[in-house]
Amino acid sequence: MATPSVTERPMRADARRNRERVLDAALHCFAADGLQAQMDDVASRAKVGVGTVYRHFPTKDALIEALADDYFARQAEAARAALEVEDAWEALSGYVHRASDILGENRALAQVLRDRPEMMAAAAIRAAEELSFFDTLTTLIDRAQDAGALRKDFRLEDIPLIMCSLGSLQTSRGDYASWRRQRAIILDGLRAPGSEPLPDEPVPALAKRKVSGRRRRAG
Amino acid sequence: MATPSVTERPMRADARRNRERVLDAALHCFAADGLQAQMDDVASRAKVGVGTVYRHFPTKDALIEALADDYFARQAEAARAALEVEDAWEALSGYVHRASDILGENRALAQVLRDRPEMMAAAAIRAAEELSFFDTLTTLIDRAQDAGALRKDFRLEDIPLIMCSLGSLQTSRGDYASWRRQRAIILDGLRAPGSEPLPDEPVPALAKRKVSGRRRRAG
DNA sequence: TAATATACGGAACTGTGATTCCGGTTGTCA
DNA sequence: TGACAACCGGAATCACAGTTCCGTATATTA
Repeated sequence: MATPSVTERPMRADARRNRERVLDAALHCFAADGLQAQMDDVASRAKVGVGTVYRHFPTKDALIEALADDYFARQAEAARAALEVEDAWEALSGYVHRASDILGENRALAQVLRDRPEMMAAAAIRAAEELSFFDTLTTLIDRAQDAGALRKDFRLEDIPLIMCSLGSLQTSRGDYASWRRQRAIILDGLRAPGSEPLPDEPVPALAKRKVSGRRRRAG
Repeated sequence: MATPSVTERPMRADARRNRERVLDAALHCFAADGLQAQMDDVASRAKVGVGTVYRHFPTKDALIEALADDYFARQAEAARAALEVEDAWEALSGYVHRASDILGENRALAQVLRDRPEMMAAAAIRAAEELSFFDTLTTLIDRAQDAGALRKDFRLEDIPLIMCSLGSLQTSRGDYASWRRQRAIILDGLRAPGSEPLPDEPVPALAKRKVSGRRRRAG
């Protein structure tokens, strides 16, 4: 992860401030120009030299990765918040809404999701391990299915598919801007019992690492 | 368009052959490496010098554009074939199936759709003008809605959204490979009456040019 | 306030990949 | 078959970013 461990001496105040500036600038630049926005642009938007950018993030990829980690922290938070919602369908669909809104708020992330899916996947796994992100989602899904509000053949691995497809629509500022329509269609598709079962393709397990066994069921 | 008008003298035989080779090679290379595949790679795969590639396609974009045009020719054909199907829902959903299969067959096109949506949009418009592609789709949609098999708030502009979102899933060879599940979900979502109406966002008209008025209704 | 470890800026360097150029080939037509 | 326009190959060119480097500036701490 990007943040230094507690054993290290804290960053100098200006360094900490600049780090934030850079992250912010990156969000803006990538949102505006896609991932091909240049490091020089990020630097100048942050009112900082390129050297400073590279001090904090040794490569462009590292910078992008940092954004991805921030993003999944917010995702995990949204998922956890959804657990509080009483109605099981409202909880799950509410999460999907919130999650895609988060994505839509900074187009930069949608760009990352589109252009660097592997990187996002890696970040998602980190979030799963550190914030039990997947566990939370699984709970939401189980609850909705138990309540009969979500088709039975839906599974955890479908979530990234949904996010990916919505994200790809969000990246273009023009014609495909009405990704919300697509979201509504998909949500209705989830609710449907399914005209026929979803194709059961061999999906690589979402978390290739330790799939922590504990799975807290909500009452 | 890429093909010379009939008034010009026909291409020399070797030139015509090489043109095909290059197009083929491009399909392979872009499918394998994405649009960042290099012109040199395309050339050597086509067993041809780079110069030859550039003779036929003055820029890399022009090459990609040619692929896009071929693609929409196939799309238009699929749409027309769907008109033959008796059942209105089968016709439309069959088209969506076929259309996304075509996209899936050459990942290269999915890459273009993902990385150059504007280019695809332009190609689609050309197909609309020359092959009345949109008219055909409109017919399919109208029929399905008249038959009560397709939600009323669906509209022509949603088709590219669907193709885009499926295409973006098809581009990654790994985790998101199960785009067919997503397709099934979406189709069920189309069939549904809709838990609530689709958000009616201001969508830029699909064909900014002359929206040819004729709209042949099928019996 | 002096000493020093950190951090900063931005010119210069580099690798990559698109595009150009031109001497040599080869279909095509009389 | 000969002449020539059209075509071919691929080394060389050019431009664009990512990354490095190092002299200078500044928090921090004693």
